[in-house]
Amino acid sequence: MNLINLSESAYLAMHSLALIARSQPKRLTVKHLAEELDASQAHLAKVFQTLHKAGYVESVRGPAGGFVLKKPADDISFLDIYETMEGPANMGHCPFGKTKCAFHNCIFTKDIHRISSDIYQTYKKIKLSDF
Amino acid sequence: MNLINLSESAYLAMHSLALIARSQPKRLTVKHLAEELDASQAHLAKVFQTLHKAGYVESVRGPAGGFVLKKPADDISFLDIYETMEGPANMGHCPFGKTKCAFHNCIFTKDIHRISSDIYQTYKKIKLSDF
DNA sequence: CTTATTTAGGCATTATAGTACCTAAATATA
DNA sequence: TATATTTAGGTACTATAATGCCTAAATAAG
Repeated sequence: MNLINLSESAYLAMHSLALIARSQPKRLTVKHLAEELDASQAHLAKVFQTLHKAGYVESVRGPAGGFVLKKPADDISFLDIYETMEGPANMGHCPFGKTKCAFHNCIFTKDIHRISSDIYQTYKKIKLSDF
Repeated sequence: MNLINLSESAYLAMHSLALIARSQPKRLTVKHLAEELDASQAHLAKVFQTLHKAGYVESVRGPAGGFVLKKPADDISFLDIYETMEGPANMGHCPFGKTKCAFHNCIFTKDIHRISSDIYQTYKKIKLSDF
């Protein structure tokens, strides 16, 4: 079991966009990306539907089509991609979503919050252009 | 979406054991714990089956029964409980379980590994007796 | 105009975690 | 001994995320 919460979708999204960013011209098809990342084409297609809706890529249909980056690579952080794929990052409060705790000063709170903040800042710092 | 991977089961396990540890005598029923933690009795019972198999508690059936801690509270870390409930913590390697990466020096590796180690050490440091 | 390529999107399937239920076994108490 | 309490463990149900499949729409190229 992973200590951190990271889905295949987030992995595919980040790596695909990085591959597009460093390609010339900056446009790649889902088929090509699926082969390069050794991933399911169907799943990757779904990921790109989400990325498209979120405005990170422009789509070009037909032969010689594919997906194009819509923003500069250093304007896109992994945090952006993560939240696009997995939903908003849940910081603060009880990591278990409890409103009331049987423990006055639940020992989890402080540590978990520190770790969450660390992850948040790290994801924010990682830019597409770093790849 | 939580940045960290933590299930309700791990929450219930850790908090229940802490409640038993600070009770006098050190024995509580599932029914009592479920009320105190405002949790599902059925779910908590399942959690205790796992804890029992793993050797953390002794069971006492019948009236005035319940579960008793089998080890000293400062010998039980949250890491122990976490791994009992969720399976072994997956450190090192690619956080996505990939064996080959399209990127020579995947930028994730270093950061993710640092964070995972941090979480691991933190869970290890948190003892039942700290509550 | 026809064909091949490629994205769009809905729907179906699968996997997994979480939750609930039911019966058996044990045991203290009356 | 009878009864109520409580754990044991199997099974089944539910929710959700992950994944896969199929058809439609768009478009470049011949």
